[in-house]
Amino acid sequence: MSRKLNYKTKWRDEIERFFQEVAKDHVTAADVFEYFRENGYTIGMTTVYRQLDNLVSDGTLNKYTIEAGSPACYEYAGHGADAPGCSCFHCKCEICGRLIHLHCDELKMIQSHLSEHHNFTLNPLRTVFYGVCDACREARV
Amino acid sequence: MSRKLNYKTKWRDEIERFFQEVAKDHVTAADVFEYFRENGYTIGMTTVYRQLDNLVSDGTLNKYTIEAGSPACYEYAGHGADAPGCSCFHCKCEICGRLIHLHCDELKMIQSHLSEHHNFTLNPLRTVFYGVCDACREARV
DNA sequence: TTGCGTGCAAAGGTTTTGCATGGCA
DNA sequence: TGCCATGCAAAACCTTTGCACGCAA
Repeated sequence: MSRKLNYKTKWRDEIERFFQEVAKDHVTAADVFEYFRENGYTIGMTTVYRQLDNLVSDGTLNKYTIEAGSPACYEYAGHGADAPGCSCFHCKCEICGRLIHLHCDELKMIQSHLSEHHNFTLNPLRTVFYGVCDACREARV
Repeated sequence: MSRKLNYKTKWRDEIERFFQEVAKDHVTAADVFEYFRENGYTIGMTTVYRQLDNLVSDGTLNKYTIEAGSPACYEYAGHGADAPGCSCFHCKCEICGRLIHLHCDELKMIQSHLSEHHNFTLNPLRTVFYGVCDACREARV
């Protein structure tokens, strides 16, 4: 397990602070880039991607693949105990595109079931449920 | 609901046949393209994408987003009763990349739970579970 | 001093769009 | 006839890589 050492630099701190204090739930690399550019900082897209990768490796951020061809989304996970998104499942509406957060302990039974019966360790931080949300289901009747 | 009429053309039939008779579980647009090119046909990437879209709209194929930046995967779903993939869940190992098919009725409780408690109609054909498969879990100890 | 971090430019891979031509209904 | 399908080329889009320079340890 030779994990690369990540230096503690300006951008690492700034991006982590952005996720802690400023960012809404789901943020793309482009969002991060624009935020700093609009506030007068000169940051490169390359740096954004590389630091996001670092923060994901750390466990500081979670990365979600919402849709192929669409940008990846990142979310603050915190360090250990203060992690707000640790038990959070995500539902994506295929019709309106809305992304719903589910903080539901019952869904953890999915993890248990997959683990016990299928030897599969589910990663809820990367798994997105696709379907139709309540509003769109009613509208479609 | 003004769905576009899809003509019944050579490529529509050929691609559907390919999925029925030739294709393995998961196929990318590039796979389809290469198959026909290697067999001496002149097909365009554009046509592949457009017909795949049509077939997905029909419900003939299912489309999976395995990973952002990677090509989307398609799978034959069949028409109505003879649909082989209808109750099929997918697990993707984050380490080795293996894609696992689960034909498990117990997992349908997830759908019930989401539907009853969260007003969310899960689409198992588009949802991919991320995690770690048995082989990789053991190897990582 | 060493080696990662940074920014720019360029490349890579997937998917979409414009346009003229051809085929289905 | 009218509209969709097709193929090529080009563009759009997200992400990664090469390179030279700067900065942390």
